Amino acid sequence: MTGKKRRIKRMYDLLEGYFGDLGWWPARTGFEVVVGAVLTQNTAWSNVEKAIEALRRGKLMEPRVISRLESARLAELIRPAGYYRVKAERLKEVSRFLMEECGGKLWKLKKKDTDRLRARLLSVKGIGPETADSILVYALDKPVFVVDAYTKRIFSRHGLAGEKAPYDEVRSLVEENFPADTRVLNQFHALLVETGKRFCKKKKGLCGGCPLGVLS
DNA sequence: CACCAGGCAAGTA
DNA sequence: TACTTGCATGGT
Repeated sequence: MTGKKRRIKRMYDLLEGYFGDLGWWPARTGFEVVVGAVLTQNTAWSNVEKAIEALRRGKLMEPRVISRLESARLAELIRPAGYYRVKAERLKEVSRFLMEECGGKLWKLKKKDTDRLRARLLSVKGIGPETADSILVYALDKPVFVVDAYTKRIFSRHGLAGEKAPYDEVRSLVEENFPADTRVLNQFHALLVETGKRFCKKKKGLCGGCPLGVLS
């Protein structure tokens, strides 16, 4: 069972050797991480960028502003990100949450307890486990591991988890077999997503050129 | 043309 | 608890 520990570390080392330090989550502020995390739900990042750019141009990238913005107007601005009516409400929900929780100052949340913060985030409509964990690690520097579709695909493909393993199972697998270090967990998720985008597009089997090759 | 993308909530059995 | 469906744009 602890063979997995070494295999996970080997996976990390191979990916880091290939990609180097990704210094991930392209965002200018903590709040932009939150917005991006919601907008990228089941959506290509290239589409999210257009929506984020529209909000920047309108000088709207602040919790207080978004929380009060008219839904129809917000929806039009984020249209390229898809599911735009649903996501407009989600952005308002999380912005209201942030105003209430810390007056819109995300840095104030950094010293709060991770597990309780996670539970509070999950109680916001539109914030599920992946979105919550993305916010925790990329906006608040918390040592959590983000599981996404690529992570599940790659882990399952390499026999580290079941094909339909639930979110929290994969999450604990890594968190219990990897250092609780924000920087490294941040990097690991980034590496897996970049690997997925580049080498794991196919529905089945291992993919040519992948730095992971066939892990033993 | 079909399929996919850095999910989530709500409904049903 | 474990499926199923709606949500929508833009790229390959």
